[in-house]
Amino acid sequence: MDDEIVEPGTGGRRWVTSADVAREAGVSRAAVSRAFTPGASVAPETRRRILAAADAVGYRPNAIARSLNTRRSGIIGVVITEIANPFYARLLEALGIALQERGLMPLVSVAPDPEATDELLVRLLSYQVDGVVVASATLSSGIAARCAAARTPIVLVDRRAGEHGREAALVGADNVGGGHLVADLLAAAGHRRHAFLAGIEATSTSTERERGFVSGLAAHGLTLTAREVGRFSYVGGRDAALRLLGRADRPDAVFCANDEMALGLMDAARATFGLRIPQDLSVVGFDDTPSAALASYRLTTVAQDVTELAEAAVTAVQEHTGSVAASARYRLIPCRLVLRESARLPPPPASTLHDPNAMTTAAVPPSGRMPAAG
Amino acid sequence: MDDEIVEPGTGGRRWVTSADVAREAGVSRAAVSRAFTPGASVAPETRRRILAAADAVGYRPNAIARSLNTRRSGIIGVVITEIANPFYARLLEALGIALQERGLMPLVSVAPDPEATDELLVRLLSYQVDGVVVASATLSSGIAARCAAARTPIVLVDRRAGEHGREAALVGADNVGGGHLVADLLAAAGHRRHAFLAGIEATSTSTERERGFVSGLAAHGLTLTAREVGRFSYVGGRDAALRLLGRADRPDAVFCANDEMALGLMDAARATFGLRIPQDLSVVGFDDTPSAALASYRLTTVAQDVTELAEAAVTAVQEHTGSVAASARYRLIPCRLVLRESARLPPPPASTLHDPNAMTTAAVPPSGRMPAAG
DNA sequence: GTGAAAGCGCTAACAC
DNA sequence: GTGTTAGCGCTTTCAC
Repeated sequence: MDDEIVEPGTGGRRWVTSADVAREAGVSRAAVSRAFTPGASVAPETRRRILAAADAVGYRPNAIARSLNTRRSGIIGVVITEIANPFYARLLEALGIALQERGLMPLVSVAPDPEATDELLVRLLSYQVDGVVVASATLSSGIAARCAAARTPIVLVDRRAGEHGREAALVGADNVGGGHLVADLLAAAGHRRHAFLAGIEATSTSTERERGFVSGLAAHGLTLTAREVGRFSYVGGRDAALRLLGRADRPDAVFCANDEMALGLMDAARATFGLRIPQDLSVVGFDDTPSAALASYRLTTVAQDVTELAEAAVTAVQEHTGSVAASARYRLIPCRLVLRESARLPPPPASTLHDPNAMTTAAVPPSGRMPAAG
Repeated sequence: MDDEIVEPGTGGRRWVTSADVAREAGVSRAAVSRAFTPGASVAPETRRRILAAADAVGYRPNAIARSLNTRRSGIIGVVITEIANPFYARLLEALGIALQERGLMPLVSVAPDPEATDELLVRLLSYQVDGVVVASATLSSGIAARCAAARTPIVLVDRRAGEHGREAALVGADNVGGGHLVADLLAAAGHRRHAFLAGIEATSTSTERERGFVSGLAAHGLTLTAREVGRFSYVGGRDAALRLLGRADRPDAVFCANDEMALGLMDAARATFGLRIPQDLSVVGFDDTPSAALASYRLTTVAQDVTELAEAAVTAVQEHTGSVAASARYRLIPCRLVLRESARLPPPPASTLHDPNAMTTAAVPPSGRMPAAG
């Protein structure tokens, strides 16, 4: 095993190449290539010798060069906004892990604003990504067509495709089912005046959660007493609380389209209206953000299984690699209820539904519906 | 402008190549290349014609092929753990934006555990990344040497280099200075019995914050009354509170190495000991996590400027690209105090230091020290 | 300012 | 099984 092969003295950034290994092991460069290709036909002995030589000279195959002629880069583009939002942070982490398990790497694009998505997507495509996962942004027509032309599969997570984005696969949490769950819980607990706090009107997450909630209430012969918009933010929730809880027919239960608004609403309910939660008011959120578990809030909420969401997304990209994928395929991940103390519980008819220490969860089957276009 | 050039009918994933554009524009492939290279010499008129042709056939340069002979991929590897931790989430977001602004893309590696870093780094290197930013993991000797051999600059964010990692550049928040700030605040507020709640002992973040705090107290003639370890977690903080606040000489001020522990401690202080904050106990955290701002906590804390941290990291990678970078360089980003209501304020000698609505901040100059090795 | 030719490091046919 | 020969799509001397 020689040692001083790596650097030729001068500062020229010279890489150890397969030719070096070939020379060292006394084989051809093709043999070296095969030794590093899982399913290739090499004599076990040769392979061993090659790997040893590679190790000696410090060789690692150049993934860039490799992908130039395999036409598979092993890179998956990930477009994401607001990583600071805990939900997207967890999603990104799960995506990263799911990809790595499959030998892929995420090339991530942080979208400063939703409109920038197209531009970012184009840049990703120039890196010959094997597929793209888009979280938190809608897809324009042009880019979808472009991906289709490049035979690059694209998966939207927790979004509906835009008008023209029929080419994309869709993976999302069952927001409708989640809203339904909440309706069942609140109705069973005997609440009469239900309110919904929407996030941003245009988003599918907010509208779907509302749809599930309203239809769930209807199933119990109930309707919505009030409705406000909180733009998915803490302050939005706090402000909405002022309007919502100041009404003559004050709601006794509020379902918020996400946790952040729910926290704002809880704070305002206590500070401004002196309400006790859940005695005077039940509050339910969506997402199961870390803050929701804090002792001062103990927010009952709907959790999305981020890991499963990520797995499904990655599986979808892989499945569509190479295949035609003419029609939009979609996959719904069920949500589950996380029971804490911010919402009253139904009277226990049979047994104890409620574990005060950890959290009790109930699964919900996917509602099975998911429109392909908004 | 012809139209149907893109797909040759069969499903063969054929890319639009520079040759197509060359043909379309009646020039050579070299000319096309130059038209897409910022500083190249092309006649303005030719370039215009080429760009138009490219647009017509839907051409974008293949970044992979390009980097094969420029030896610059435009990709920066980012190794990061626990994205779910809000601090790292914000850091990653800031890094992504900073990189994009400079025309670079982050290839991210999510480290399941700190030990996995080396393996991930090797994979990143095989993608010919132009540099690596490592957040939240220590660096082994082997990999540092490998990076050095490959002339790949590596920057550690908020970490100290391991024993052998002298090749890495270091960028970090001024944890020592941050601890110092807290000591000044608490001392000025008249507290007498100070406690420190450490995170994980082995981490530089925890030890540096402690060091700054202790030396800051010393400057006021004070010493630490008590000290506990909370492993950076909410439960850890809660448990530590039981030990810390049950003492005969109960501390009247606690500085926690991060916010999460501070929240746990606050909850336990109120629920278990019936303490009022800040009347009976002042609590200060570190990080300025979103939860810290919630009405129930209003945690006074030390904020790191994540954006600046990211900018510095990216700048460092770029600077070291191609240069020798034999000695470890480091850069400290100052922290600032975010005053809320969880800690008593010093009696206002001159004017109002405290804005109850938003938050008042005070800058601190970097302490100027940062050991290269732990 | 532009084109021709020679690679970047690797893998994929095809012979042997 | 293994070596030889062509490229992948691009940039880059080097002539002109």
